[in-house]
Amino acid sequence: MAVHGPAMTDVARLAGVSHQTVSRVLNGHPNVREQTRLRVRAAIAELGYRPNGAARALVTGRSQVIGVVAQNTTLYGPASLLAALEQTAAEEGFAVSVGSVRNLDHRSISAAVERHLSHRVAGIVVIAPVESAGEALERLPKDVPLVTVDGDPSRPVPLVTVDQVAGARAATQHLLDAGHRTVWHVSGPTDWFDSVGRIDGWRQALLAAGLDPPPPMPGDWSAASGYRCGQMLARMPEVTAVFTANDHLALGVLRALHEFGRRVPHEISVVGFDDVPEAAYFIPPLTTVRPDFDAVARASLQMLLSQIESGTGGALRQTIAPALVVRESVAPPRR
Amino acid sequence: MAVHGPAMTDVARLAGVSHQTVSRVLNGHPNVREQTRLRVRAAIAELGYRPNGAARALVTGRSQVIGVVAQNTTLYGPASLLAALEQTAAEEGFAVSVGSVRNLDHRSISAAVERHLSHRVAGIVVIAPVESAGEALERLPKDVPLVTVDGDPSRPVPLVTVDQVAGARAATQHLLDAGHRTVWHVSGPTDWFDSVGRIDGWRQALLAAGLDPPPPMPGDWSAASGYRCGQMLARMPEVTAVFTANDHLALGVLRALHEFGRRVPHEISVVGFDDVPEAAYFIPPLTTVRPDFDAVARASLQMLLSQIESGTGGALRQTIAPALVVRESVAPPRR
DNA sequence: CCAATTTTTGTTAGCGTTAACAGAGACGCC
DNA sequence: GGCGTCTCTGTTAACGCTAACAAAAATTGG
Repeated sequence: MAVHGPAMTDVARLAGVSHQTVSRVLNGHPNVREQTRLRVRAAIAELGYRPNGAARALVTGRSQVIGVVAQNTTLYGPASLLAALEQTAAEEGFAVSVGSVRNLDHRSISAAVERHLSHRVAGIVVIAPVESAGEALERLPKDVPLVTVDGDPSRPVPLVTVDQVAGARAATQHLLDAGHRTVWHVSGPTDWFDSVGRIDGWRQALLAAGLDPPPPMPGDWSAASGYRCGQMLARMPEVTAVFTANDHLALGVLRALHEFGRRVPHEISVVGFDDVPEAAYFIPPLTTVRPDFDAVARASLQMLLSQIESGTGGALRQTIAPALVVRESVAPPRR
Repeated sequence: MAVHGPAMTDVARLAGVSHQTVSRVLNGHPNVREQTRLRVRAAIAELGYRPNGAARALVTGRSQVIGVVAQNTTLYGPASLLAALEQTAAEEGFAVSVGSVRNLDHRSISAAVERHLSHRVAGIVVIAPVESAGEALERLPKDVPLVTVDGDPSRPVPLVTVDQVAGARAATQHLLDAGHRTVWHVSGPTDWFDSVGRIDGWRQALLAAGLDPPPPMPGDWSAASGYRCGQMLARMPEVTAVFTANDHLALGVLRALHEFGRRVPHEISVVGFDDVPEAAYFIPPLTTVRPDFDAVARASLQMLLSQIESGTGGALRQTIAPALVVRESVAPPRR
């Protein structure tokens, strides 16, 4: 096996030029006669020649590959982000290499980054939603283009984030506007920046309305933990409105409320976050907040590409505003 | 920027050996004196040396990268598979490069494969659940290790599949065992092998029980299409049991039945397929079929690796049996 | 203890590409 | 018409690694 395909010299011989001219044609160098260019193109097509990325990477020092480090690509958010990233990268002629990681601790992150580095990726996107990830990033070689997504806002690293605070504020305000006296919150794990931001936004909206935020109930993004929180919420007669940190938590809450015979939205209103494709088919259809993953992917890739091209490692940051999606899980409180 | 890291010769100089000895240590060659090995290791550590994958790929003709071609990595199945694949590959020292594809037609698939090929990946895993993908695969260079997942069983290509037929049969039989006189089916898109297999299994179970299968209702995997089918089902008084081709379809059906006031499982029983993490928190908790994505990933990677190592392109195939997960969405029919 | 082996190390030559420079025509200008 | 200036093309030398061979050192057997 391994009948290696034709190389540049083979194309050159067939076209009657030097391999360097072939290289020029391939890289769109301006100073090539039109006629020559066509001959070379024809030879490339005839031989089915495909440039060798490894050789190119060796000589230029970087490949056309972007490394992505993410924790759990099964979760809806990361999966969507990854898909969008891949799509965008493909359009720019880049491949995406995933390095998923079980835990977001120093060691795991560093290992994943190392793996990417040894393949000489052109740049790295780290989906780093927790504290410990930021620390691992600080020790990274400074000369590799890097963008973090949903990372630590307080670190001087190029960063793209969904505006969690604004999203949570909108969700909470929506419940307040419906007439609720206060809003309870089922949060994500508190070491995630996403969670912190969403808690913040929720609290801000409450405070702005002159309300005293009740204690947030911590979940772990899963429907299971949402269910547990929902069981508690269902037993508290004063609860009329709940904002959950994501849609899966909301699903669990919905199910618990249903079991306790508390009707949504008539007795209790619920708002989620993420707008998973199924949210419109929950019982009842879930009002939620939709982050624009495509926009996040586009922004981060653009940021990365500009670093790769310019060579400068700017510490830009960009925030993507999410949108409230109103469905049927919110109603005015009964009086 | 681009302060290139140390190369093998730098390590060699520091350790007082030739670069080739460093190479031997790195590749675990047996004939190196223990003392030398340690000196080299120390030098590697001191310099923070990292081997250059591109150079290695250039000289050996293949990289430590596996290319994965998949359609929609946002769907639960493909996403889980991809994550599992990545995990397994990492354990074997391979990176995974994703090439997702909007449509599974010849052109898109070929383009994705081409991209992988030009990066000289060591092998390719194609998650090819539809007909047209199989055709694109036939024209591939024969010398590149290849494994298809959930692809066309009738093609002579190494293949790993979930046993869709057995899973669907188990689901249908479970409903029959509960006492239902027949079972309706909301299917996936009929150009997916997964769908075909699940339809087959459902039909087999019915036929084996001496029953005449009603016409399957075609969906597209989404909750939205499940909802539409559910609306029809809800209007048909004779329907007491439904098997849906995946859990999201089931969610849509559940919601439609709920809207029409038809209670699950008291009036109608529902079984899904996939066991998404949320299925246990549907209303009611969904009985479903769980494919073992980890096992699929492990099997396909192992198959690929053995091709890479041996150089022979065997046309093996392996089938992973799924498991029925019983929850609360099934009950005997009312009489 | 010397020749024959085996183990360990070094030397050289690519892999396929791009970068840097050099050469060959074509063209315009004084 | 000669000379500088373009435009186009070719030559050579890396990039960092492994494979193949060659040499040196250590080990064995009689």
